[in-house]
Amino acid sequence: MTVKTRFAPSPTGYLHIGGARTALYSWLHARKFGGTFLLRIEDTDRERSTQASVDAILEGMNWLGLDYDEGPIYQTDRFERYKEVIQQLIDQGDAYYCYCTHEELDEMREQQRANKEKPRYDGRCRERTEPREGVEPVVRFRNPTEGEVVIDDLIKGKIVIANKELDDLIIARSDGAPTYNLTVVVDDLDMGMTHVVRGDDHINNTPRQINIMTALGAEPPKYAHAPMILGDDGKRLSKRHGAVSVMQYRDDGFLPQALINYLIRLGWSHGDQEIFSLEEMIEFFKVEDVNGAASTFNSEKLLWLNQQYIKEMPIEELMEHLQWHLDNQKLDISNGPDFAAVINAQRDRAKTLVDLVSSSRYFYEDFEEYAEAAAKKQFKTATPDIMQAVHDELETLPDWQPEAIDKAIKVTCEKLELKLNKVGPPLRVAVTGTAMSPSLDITLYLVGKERTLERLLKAIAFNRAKYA
RNA sequence: GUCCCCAUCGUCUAGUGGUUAGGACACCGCCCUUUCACGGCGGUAACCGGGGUUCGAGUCCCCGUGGGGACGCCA
Repeated sequence: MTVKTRFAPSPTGYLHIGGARTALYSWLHARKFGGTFLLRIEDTDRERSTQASVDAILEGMNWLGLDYDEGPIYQTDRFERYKEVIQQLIDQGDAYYCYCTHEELDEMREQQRANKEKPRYDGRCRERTEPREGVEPVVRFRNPTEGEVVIDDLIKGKIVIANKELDDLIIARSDGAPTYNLTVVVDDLDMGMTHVVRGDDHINNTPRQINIMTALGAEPPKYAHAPMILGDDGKRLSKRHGAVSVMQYRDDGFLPQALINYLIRLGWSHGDQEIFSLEEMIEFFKVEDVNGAASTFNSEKLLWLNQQYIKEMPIEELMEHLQWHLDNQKLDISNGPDFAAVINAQRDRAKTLVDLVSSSRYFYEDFEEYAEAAAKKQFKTATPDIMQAVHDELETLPDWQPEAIDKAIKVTCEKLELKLNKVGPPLRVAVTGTAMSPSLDITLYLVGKERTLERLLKAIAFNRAKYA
């Protein structure tokens, strides 16, 4: 049987890190076996579902490169089918109308809590034959009261839940709209899912869903419940922990490959390997190897991975990702050195794409001020004379090439009888405005002769004024 | 509260009865170095507790403890 998996988010927000990871696992499982990956939008809660959320989720999937073969399928387009199944369950006696009011249910739960019991529907409408006037009924599934449900979870192993722990869940609201546990069952069956990979917050729903499938005479798919991702306070990852939207990571300068790589290694491993190409992920990933324990999100490691990818990625590909940040930071690279050359010089020292762009600004634009700490540390009384000497030496260069620039700087040092560390650092601040840059010869070469000389004169004037 | 899941360095993990308990991030040294990085070398650091089973337990079982999840006319 061909493998078929799905990702089934409810469009009530953006695609978050946890969802992205289960989507990745599900996608990987399908890709590994040459199967089908389907995207289903679980929008039966019309109150909370929005088109904006659907768009955000699609954007996130697209950015991560998680492509789907079928869908997006919207559950709201399938209400007729759900109604058919609900009717079938009623007809065969596996579901019934319940006329309990919210007040009655609240009271019942309160009572149960007071008795230190698990709040659950007590089945009081199970044998009711007459409607209750003025109450639009819901439909409940008649869950078995005895026996147990066994899940052979691919990640968690064998899970056994007694039917007496379960109650008769609502499968249709009083307005006739189907609920989650019914729609999931119908869709997973109709769409031929072979494997359901989802968050382990759904473990408790699984026995209910299996019971409905059994009532429908169907064979349940295989389940793989992936653990949650926790924030650094040990609590489930949420907005409190900073960036949780996948797109926020794009905005913050992360490469999708780095995020994917981080996500796959969070809760899964292949020996000591840390960095995986997509091909390797598909080859090595086994859903059975996913760790059953929840793991804590660690942004330091993500940053490290991002740096590795920035460093190693083919330059053309890196440039494509950089374009968005160029636009976002409004850096115009038309008036200056070849951007690829700048990036090649800079990429070893950047942890994010945002850094990479912002730290490359001085190659294209003149700066108004020197970085305060750098100027304070490097600009001394002798600076104007030193800068003047460097300027004069550089000015004579017929050939503005790194080797020649390097030589000119060293010649200046000899003339002034100064060590390189007395000349280099202030020179860097004068030309870049900051204390960090690639090596000076490359930096000056890329900044260009005209700009370099101008900036040196500017630094001389600045320091003369300062020490006058 | 009830049910379910989980438990190796601070974090992500390797480990499938016999290991000096390995790797990665972070951290700390040293080296490289005109800056910041990259890189290289080295270091600190872990089997939640208690009972079993066994010649032998991080590994198997039980009980605690701790953490997470679920308990909706949400998904």
